[in-house]
Amino acid sequence: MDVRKDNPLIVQSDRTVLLEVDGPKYADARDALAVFAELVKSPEHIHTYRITPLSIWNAKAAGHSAEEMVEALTSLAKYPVPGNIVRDIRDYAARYGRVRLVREGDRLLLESEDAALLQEAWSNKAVRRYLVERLSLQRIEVDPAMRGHVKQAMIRIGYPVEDLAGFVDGGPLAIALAAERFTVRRYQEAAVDAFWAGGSARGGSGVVVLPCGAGKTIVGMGAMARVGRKTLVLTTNLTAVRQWRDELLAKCRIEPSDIGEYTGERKEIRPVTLSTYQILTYRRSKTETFVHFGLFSGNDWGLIVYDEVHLLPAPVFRVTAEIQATRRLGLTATLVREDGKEDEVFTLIGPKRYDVPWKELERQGYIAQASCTEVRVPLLDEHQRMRYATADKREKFRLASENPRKMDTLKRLLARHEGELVLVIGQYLRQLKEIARLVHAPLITGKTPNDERSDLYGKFRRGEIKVLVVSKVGNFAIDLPDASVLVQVSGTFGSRQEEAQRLGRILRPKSDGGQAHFYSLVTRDTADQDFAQNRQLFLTEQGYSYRIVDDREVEATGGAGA
DNA sequence: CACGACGAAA
DNA sequence: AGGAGTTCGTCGTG
Repeated sequence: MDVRKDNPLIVQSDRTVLLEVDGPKYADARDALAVFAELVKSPEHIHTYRITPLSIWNAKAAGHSAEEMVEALTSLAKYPVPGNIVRDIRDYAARYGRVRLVREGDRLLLESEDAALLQEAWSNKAVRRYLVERLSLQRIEVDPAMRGHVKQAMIRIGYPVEDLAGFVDGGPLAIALAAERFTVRRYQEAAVDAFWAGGSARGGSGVVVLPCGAGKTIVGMGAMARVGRKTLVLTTNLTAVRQWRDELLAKCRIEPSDIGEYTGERKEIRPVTLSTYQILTYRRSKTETFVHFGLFSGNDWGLIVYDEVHLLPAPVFRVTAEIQATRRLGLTATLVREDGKEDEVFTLIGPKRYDVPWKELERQGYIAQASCTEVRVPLLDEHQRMRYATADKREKFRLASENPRKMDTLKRLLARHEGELVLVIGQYLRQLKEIARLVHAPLITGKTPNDERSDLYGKFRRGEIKVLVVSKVGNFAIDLPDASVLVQVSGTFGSRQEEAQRLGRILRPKSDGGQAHFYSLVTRDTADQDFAQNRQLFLTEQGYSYRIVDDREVEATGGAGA
């Protein structure tokens, strides 16, 4: 057997790929895999990836060929790549584009050169509901109102439809990027190009993936300027609505009166309307319909921007299925959803059109270098261990998360980074209150009134406060100031997004070019440790490696330990 | 009418 | 699996 010992990959016939971490070709292999595989496990020495149909389709849609993927595997594999893997990659990659949705006059057609495949669609009950007439071996007429539904049904039987049916124009919008006021970065420009590429039929729907702080808003505004049509921007919260407004006014030439806000407070509809997912999913009671869905369909939008598309709630998917003739741009830092609805994003918003790895932006100096350290802390004492042993699963997680011994480690970390701006972030209020009391730092939770929050943010920004303790508000508060050190004392289940979001807090380039430090405090040999592993997956995929240290190694002064 | 407090929802 | 946070609309108060 042909064996190339110094290669880092082992490709297995069950579509998993093992990657050896301790070798010179690790980084190359990791970056190559990031294109079309998903990291599922990342212990110290060998990482496990999985090749999925969706990961291949997203790669294909973003412009990577099957041969490129196969070549990456064969050139980096230790042993010969199993034949079925090569076949699977070619087969799956070829599937995307084999069935297309096209428009002919006012009719919508599903077409393919593969008559057998169309036959399969025709005879499948779930797909057939949306089909009108079998026109020929290669063409089936589709109910135009069911454009989204037919795509959802098709991807469920394993065939992603390439949607070339085009878009409605939408009402006019006068907007241009004010290039004299700021510089559009190259990757931002490239992201807009990728969204728009392929002409009026293909260009105009899809997802752009960029790290936190990489300026996704600018990509959105670039797309709005390119399309030049009435735009609905959907965001996760009111602060984001305000931020979009501020950014639009600062970086675009646009009439301020052309920007409207459709929220709980105001119900304006203007050529650019900023709104939240919340208001769209609002209904008075469980049985009632969604009161504000009219915002979607009742206006001639030429573009809908989905900010943080990985958080898009299920009802918004449903209504999005109804407006497939409207151009759609999804913006996100990560395509992973903890609910596994990635294929809905692919189908209803669009495939991934563009992404930049975090490490690439680091190399270009747009984000700071960061060291990630997982500090393993033992349970306090015999009494604690007994309680842990007898607790049920969810109590176990809480006990481990709130391990009082973390306090001690935290104090040493704070001493170590004295003078730097430190955020302490966690999930349990009881734990955070205790921390705030012991280290004499202010605490911000959901209950903290807005003016008090901005007051504390201001003091922190000016350096009058060095340490700020924040609850989950820190996950989404986009106005939370940057810091150079973040200590995570507890986190949600195994949320990869949350970990990424939190690291993003310290990635703004430092004025002295210095490093950022991310610490995650984890109770050894407990549920806490297992969840921590899952949380780290996304960032490991992006090229971050976690140093694992024992809490006794953390010293209060610089040097050894971290 | 502006506001704050409150409960429901996802 | 559950805790915490957010948003919305309503209702009461000044």
